[in-house]
Amino acid sequence: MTVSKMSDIDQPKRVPPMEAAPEYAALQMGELSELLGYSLKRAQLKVFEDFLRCMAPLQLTPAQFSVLLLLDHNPGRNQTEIANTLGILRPNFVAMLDALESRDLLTRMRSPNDRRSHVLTLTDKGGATLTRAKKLVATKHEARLIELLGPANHVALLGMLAIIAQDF
Amino acid sequence: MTVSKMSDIDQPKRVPPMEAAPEYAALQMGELSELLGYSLKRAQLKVFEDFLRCMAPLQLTPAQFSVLLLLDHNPGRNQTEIANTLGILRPNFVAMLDALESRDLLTRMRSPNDRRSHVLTLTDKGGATLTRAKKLVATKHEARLIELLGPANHVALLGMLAIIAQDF
DNA sequence: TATTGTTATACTCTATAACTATA
DNA sequence: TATAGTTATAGAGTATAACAATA
Repeated sequence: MTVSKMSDIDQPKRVPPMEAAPEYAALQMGELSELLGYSLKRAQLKVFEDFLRCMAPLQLTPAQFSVLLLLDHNPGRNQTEIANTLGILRPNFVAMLDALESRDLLTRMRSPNDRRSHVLTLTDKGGATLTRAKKLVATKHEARLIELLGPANHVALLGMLAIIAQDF
Repeated sequence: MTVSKMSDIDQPKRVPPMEAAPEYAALQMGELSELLGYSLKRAQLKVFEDFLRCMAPLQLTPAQFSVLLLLDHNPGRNQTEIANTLGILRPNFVAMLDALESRDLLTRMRSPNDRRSHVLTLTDKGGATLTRAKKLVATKHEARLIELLGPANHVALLGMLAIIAQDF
């Protein structure tokens, strides 16, 4: 960031490129603008990007956050149940839990009822981290989204996305 | 699919699990239902899945379709311009173009003006494929989405996603 | 025999550095 | 020197098969 004193003479400043201006004319998007999948993908990338920025102090990805949240609301569940609910395949869930467990955010315990399965539980640190994470998401991340769209549109958007996710 | 004759006696049929029913009670989603990024991701996966199904006869992915569409609307552009517009990194664009070119859907030609750059052009086969693809998308894919949401909601959804993709 | 967690593996996407040929 | 296309490579994310322990 360049800082200049108020007394400096005016610079012959050209139009400042706001965000990495290309040297060529913008392309025609054609039917792409009306293609829901395209906008959906682009919007999702932006939202995840912002989520990661807001969550940087806690170093949690969207997927990791969703696991902690689900554990908090569903104590006593095993790996298969949590993974299935989040659309994560069991083999891929193993390394993810290894990472969270090594950070002391959750524990795996053999179930006394069925010694094949692991009961997943948030640790105290995991609970505290989740609390801080939810606060960051609400105040930094979602607040900005609601401001951008307006509260009514935000709710409508959530509703439509839920319909697509469930019924399409 | 099991076929039984009309004259067969009634089977003691249990409740048929509609879509891969889990053996355990559904989990509490907690704040996840209100998290835009989560619904966005889930909806995007569903929409891409359906896109691939509808496009199966033409064997085009969403990304490949977007390239063909952009070439059709922006003749004479080079790889960097197309890739940048679609958010594809130039190194990753190479293999993608190799695949489309080997299927004779587009051509790379050295530009006479600047012999470093390749002008990308749809072949006749590429144009015909794009036409068929657009028809499939409109009649099979988007038609179902519009039916699910209603035309007004569909337009509103597109608008909100565009706002997020651009301004968030 | 079936299921839970796990390992191994592979394939796609994405991201960065560096080369070449041109400018 | 800078840019366009390319190569090589590494890291996520995602997918399937198969094994050990347990039911």
